[in-house]
Formats: sequence, structure tokens, C-alpha cells
Amino acid sequence: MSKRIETLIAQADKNCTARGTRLTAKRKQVLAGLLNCKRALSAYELVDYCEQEFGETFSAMSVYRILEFLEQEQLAHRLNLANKYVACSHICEHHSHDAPQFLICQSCHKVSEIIIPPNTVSALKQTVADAGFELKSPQIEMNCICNDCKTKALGRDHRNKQHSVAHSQSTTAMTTQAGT
Amino acid sequence: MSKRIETLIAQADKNCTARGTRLTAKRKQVLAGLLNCKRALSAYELVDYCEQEFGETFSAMSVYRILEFLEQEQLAHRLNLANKYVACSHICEHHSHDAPQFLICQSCHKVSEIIIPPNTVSALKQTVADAGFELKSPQIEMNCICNDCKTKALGRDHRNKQHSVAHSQSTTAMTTQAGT
DNA sequence: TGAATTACGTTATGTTATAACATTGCACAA
DNA sequence: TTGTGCAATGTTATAACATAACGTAATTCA
Repeated sequence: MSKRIETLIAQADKNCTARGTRLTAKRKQVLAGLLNCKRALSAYELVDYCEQEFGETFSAMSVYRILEFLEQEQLAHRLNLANKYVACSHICEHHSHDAPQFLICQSCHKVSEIIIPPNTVSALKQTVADAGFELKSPQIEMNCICNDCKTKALGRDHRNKQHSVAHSQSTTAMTTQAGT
Repeated sequence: MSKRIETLIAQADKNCTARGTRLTAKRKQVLAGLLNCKRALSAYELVDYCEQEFGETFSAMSVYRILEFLEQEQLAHRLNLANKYVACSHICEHHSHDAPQFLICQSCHKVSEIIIPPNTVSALKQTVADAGFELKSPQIEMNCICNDCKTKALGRDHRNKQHSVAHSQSTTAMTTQAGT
């Protein structure tokens, strides 16, 4: 395991101790698995991954419980769009975790945890409030294609585009779309 | 079934014919089920709902296939956050369906399909592009609490708020949060 | 009419998630 | 040092969501 990951886990351990919770050996292994693997993993994938990488066997049940713990401790995030899990990318930062936003590549499951500009977030919240709702968690997840996969796809792309509904858009910032 | 729903289904039928696809009896029933029920339904819930309301039995398999068809025809949407499905709220409108946005009440599963202002959408897209990704579909789903459920919850709310991490936020538009 | 296509039925299975209860192991008090 | 209590983990079963594979019926159209 890389030095970087060891450092992160040491930090996570400190954070837990400070909060009066325990980052046990098992929990460290699951977190290490998430940190080690660049992409989002399902609980069951994580079971396999930990088995391969660390020779540790977990029941799916344990992994779910541990993931729940890691989420509470803000060491990992559940991605609802993908039903997968990732390590938090801000373990070392004293970061408020107010509004995590995730870009999930549909092709390779690479995940980027980004910061959306506060005024964009506030505009979203206002729109939501106008509709008579309130954001429960400001976590926003978006299905994307990462540039790597987009590039790879360009060669072999002439998909069955059955219904070419107008995709003209009143926005200016739209980048060109692969394969359309 | 209400007159309104019959009208919507007639319109949906026309749309399909115009596109060279068929809104069969079974497909109409599933669509009617979605339209009739105000909240989001899972495929299996839809099976039960149609059985109760219309005395029609579907296998889950059929419902999945029909939902897939309805999605293609933009008569229904799959909500990835909830693994549930809703009728499109714009069946009668010649609406581009560019950027459907959904607010999903975590408590009662009520769904509101809203329009986010174009400049907010374009700001999001720019942020995503800066991170080296591209929005695959501009569909955005947000976990919310609707005002009804929030009101109901106020009486009985003093949850186990273990870790009161700072929730101060640099935005101005945040409405007060239930139960915190 | 008959071939092709589309829709639907059926069964099996895969995937994600939780419930329920048993067991282990550590911390702390007596 | 031994209980006692609680947190963590193990184990089994099952719920909930989804798709694969293949067969049959219905519809379209040459």
C-alpha cells in the first residue's frame, strides 16, 4: 500500500479518535480498499477487491456495516446514482463537507468529487425552494463521461440513434457531445 | 380513470404513432398506472398497483420492458436516486426534454419535475467541463423533503444528532433545515 | 398467405441491500 | 480476574431491484 494511503488512514484514525469512534483494523482495510482503487466500487466488488489485494475476507454484510460507519465519519460517500461507494477525497482537510458533488463516469466509474461554486448551489436551492421542496442533503450526483472515455469512444461511435430529438440548448457552456 | 389521464394517454398514443411506435394496451395500462399514482413507483410496486387499480396482472419483466419503452418515448422517467419511475409531466407539451430535473421527497416519494434556469444549468455544465467531464444526460435528481412532510415532521423531531459538524454555509439562499 | 418484426410470457438468475440473531472481543468496574 | 456491558463482527436468510435467455403470440407488410 502506498505511503500516501497510509498517511490518509493515519489521519482518518486520528479523526475518529477525536470524535470518540474507533477505526478498527477491518474498517481500515475497507477504507484502504476504497482509497487504493481509483473508481467507485459496489459493496460486493469491495469484498472481492479486499480479498484480492489484502487477502482479507469480508462478508457483504460486514462491508455494508463498515461503509455505513465510514459514511458517518465522513471518510466515504455512497453514490446513489451508481449504488457504489468511494473514499472521501478530503480526509486530510478540515473541510465542512457541506455540499459534496460527484461526477461519475458511466463508462469507467471514475469519480470526481468537485466543488460547485456557491452561487450556483444557492441558485439551485432557491429553485428547489420555489417548487415547495427543500434539499435534504446538498449532495448532487451527475452522470457523466470522462474525457478519457470520450476520447476512446470517438473511434467506434456511430450508435443506434433512434430518436434524434432536437438537442439544441439554450446554454452556452455545453461542450460537444461524443457520438452525436 | 380520470378524464385528464385519458386525454394524456390519447396524446401519448398520437405521439407514438407519429414516431412510428405503438402504444399498446399493456403499455397504456402501465402509463395509466404511473399517471394515476401521484408518487414514484418501483417496477414491482407498479405491478401491484396495476393489479389493484385495473385488475391487470403483469410480470415484473413485462413492466421493466414497458417502462423502458415509455422512457424511450419520453413518456416516463426513471429516477436513479430512488430506483423508481414516474410519468413524464410534459406529455402534452412539445417540450424538448433537454434537462429534466427531479425533486424527490424522501419521505413520501412525491416527485416534482422542475425546470432549472438555463443559466444555472450552463454554470453546472461549465463546472463539470472544468473538471474534465461531460454531463451525459443533463438529468439531475435531488433528494429533498417536501413542505408537507417537513411540516408533519416538525412535531416529532429531535433526532439523534451525533456529530454536529459545522453546517454554516457560504450561500445565502439556504432555507432552514427541518430537525437540525 | 407467409415471412419478418414486434410485443409479450415465462423462468431463471444476477445484483444490491437489509433483517435478525449469534458470537467475539475489548473496556471498565467491582 | 472476573463479570458485565457494549461495540464490532459473523452468519444466515430474505427482500428489493434488475436482466438474460428463450419461447409464443400478435401485428405488419410484401
